[in-house]
Amino acid sequence: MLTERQSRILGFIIGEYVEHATPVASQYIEQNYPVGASAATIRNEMAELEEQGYLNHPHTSSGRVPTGKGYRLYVETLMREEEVPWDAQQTILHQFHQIEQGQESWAQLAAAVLAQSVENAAVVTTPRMDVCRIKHLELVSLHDMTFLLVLVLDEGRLEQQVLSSGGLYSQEELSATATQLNRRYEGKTSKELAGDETDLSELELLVMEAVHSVMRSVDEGGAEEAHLEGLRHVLSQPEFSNSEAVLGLLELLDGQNLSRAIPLRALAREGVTVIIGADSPQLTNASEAMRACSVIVGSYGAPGDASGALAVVGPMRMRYSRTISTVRYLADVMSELLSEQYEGPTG
Amino acid sequence: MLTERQSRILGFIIGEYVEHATPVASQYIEQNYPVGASAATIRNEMAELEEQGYLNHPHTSSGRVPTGKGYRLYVETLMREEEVPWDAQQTILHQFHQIEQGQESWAQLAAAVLAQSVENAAVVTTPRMDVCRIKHLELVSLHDMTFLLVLVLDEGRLEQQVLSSGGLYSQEELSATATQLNRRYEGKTSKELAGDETDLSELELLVMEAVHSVMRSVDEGGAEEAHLEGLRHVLSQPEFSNSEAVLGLLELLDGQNLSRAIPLRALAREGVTVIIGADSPQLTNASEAMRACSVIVGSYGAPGDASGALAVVGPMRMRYSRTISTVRYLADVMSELLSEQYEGPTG
DNA sequence: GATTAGCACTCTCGCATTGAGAGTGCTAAC
DNA sequence: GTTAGCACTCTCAATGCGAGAGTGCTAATC
Repeated sequence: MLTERQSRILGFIIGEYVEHATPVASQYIEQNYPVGASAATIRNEMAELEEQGYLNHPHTSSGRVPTGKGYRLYVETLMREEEVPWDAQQTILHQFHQIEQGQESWAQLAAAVLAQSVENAAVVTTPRMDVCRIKHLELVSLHDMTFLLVLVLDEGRLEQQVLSSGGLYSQEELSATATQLNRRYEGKTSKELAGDETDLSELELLVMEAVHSVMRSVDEGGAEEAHLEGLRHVLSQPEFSNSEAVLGLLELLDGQNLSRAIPLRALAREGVTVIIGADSPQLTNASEAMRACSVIVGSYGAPGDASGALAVVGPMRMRYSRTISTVRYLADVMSELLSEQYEGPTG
Repeated sequence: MLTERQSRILGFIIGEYVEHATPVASQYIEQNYPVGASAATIRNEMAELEEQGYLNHPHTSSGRVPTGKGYRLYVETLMREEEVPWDAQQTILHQFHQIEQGQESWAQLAAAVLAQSVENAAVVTTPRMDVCRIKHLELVSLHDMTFLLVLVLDEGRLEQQVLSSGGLYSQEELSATATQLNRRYEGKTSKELAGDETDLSELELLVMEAVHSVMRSVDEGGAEEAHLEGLRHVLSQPEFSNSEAVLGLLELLDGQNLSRAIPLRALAREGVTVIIGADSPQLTNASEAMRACSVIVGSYGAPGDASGALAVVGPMRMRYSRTISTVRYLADVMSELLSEQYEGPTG
């Protein structure tokens, strides 16, 4: 257990280290923080904190650096969560209301806003239902024997697929078919579809097979898109000053690997979760490159209803207070926007 | 002007340097390439090549390194374009036919394939008409006073926008409205729309205003999406071994800046264009970080019809022959796929 | 006159050394 | 329990050195 003074010193050291990224010396603390004790005493306390695993020594004669355990204690008990400053709130709201068309770029935008706001990398997934339902489908003739299937799912998500038919159909025929299928299948889930595909024309069968396969892949999360922004913030931190580390992280987060490296959906739960270092069992495959990083995960939307996840990825040495509150704030903003859009402004 | 032997030596040096990224010595050339002259003679020729600006000296006593001018000569006259190896072709085709649904992820996939194939970064833009036309529109009720406008444009591109209406409309009313609007506006361009918006109901007006604004922004290229993949290949090259260079390039290409840094549409023309170093006037704003890079730009689709651009970004020290032929090959594959999908398999 | 062998010269790179500075750990006094 | 004082450790930057690589030049050769 830590004494009051030890806790305060740990807090000071973390604050100092987060800001300057350089090991913190006893003398420096004495001169810049109101500890009420001499450097020697602070040194003793530091030794004790190190004994208990909250601090570390790069080498014999250098200042102290917080460990993962140190950060965790800080986040869980020492830190007090600060409000998101009013002007930061305004900036976020402003940027958000710039674009409010469909969610094509919504998640992307959210990621960019978040990244800029906390000056770290941010990931935002598109909102998704646990099990999606057909809201509407439409068939649009493209040319000769090909046409486009447009599928609107219940959270307003769009899916499309180009189909080649065996025969030639006019737009009128396609529209009529679409109307019929809509009447029959609206509101159905992928599972409910499975048992209800008798008595269909050749065209209808072709369409419904495609619908089925699209919905399955959406259900499986294959269609979940995670947008990453602001990697540069993380990579310009001093912990990535050697380019090996840069490549490690880049390899991990760039491109397709993202969702494998950070299983956002699995991590997102009510409230905000903080993962410090690669300590969490969920991040085992992340390993190496993530060892010096922390992830702050939040979720938006309503559970059961459409929901998505948002996260900040940054070095372990991170302004947790600010970051956590920003994630929480943004999650609220996004939840609200989502419910406004899809449940009516009055709802 | 260069003699035959000088040209060959330049070619050897470039080949060597491209592969090993280390300055090339006269003795090495003598022992590994059929020049038919001694190291001393090769040294003399190298001095001459340097005089003329094709080679460079990192310092007095080190081998030679090609300059931008050297690479340009190589690409324009010395190099012979190699065929894309059969198995590489197969790999590309295979990967491409894995997914062939709409182009949501198409450009992304193409970028990934290209990046992997040439082991460099790749950018692919979504196909786009010079001036887009309405193919079809659809209205889907979401909740109470909001509904979704789904707009299918002529190259099969989908756009969506959430609208809030003044009043309450049923799905039937919305569908009827959509049918009417389709009849009236199908095939129209943004401009043609402008003069033809009289005599509309409140709902219709709301919809057509949204349609108009979406189409304008698509026309302006604001909606053009450029997908970047494989940055890691470039960044792991030795020219980016110091992390400053990494950050420079990352800042430039990551996120929103991409299309500003490389104005793909402006660069793409018939055939394949090679930009070596930041020598091209079009890349002036790219500057610094791109100075050590080359860009190979191609275009796919048909001019006048839907078309897009694809590009490879890599260090100046690049396997030009292979890269150029791969870009050309992929452009052909994509053009074909595009025409198959949207002009009918028989066309 | 072009080519080549030979050699001095230059510059890099890796390695060990050195000295200053920072910060701790320990001991003894308060 | 706290603190002053001091020796000790380790880093970091600068310096010097030797080996090695590769050139540039000169003089001999074909």
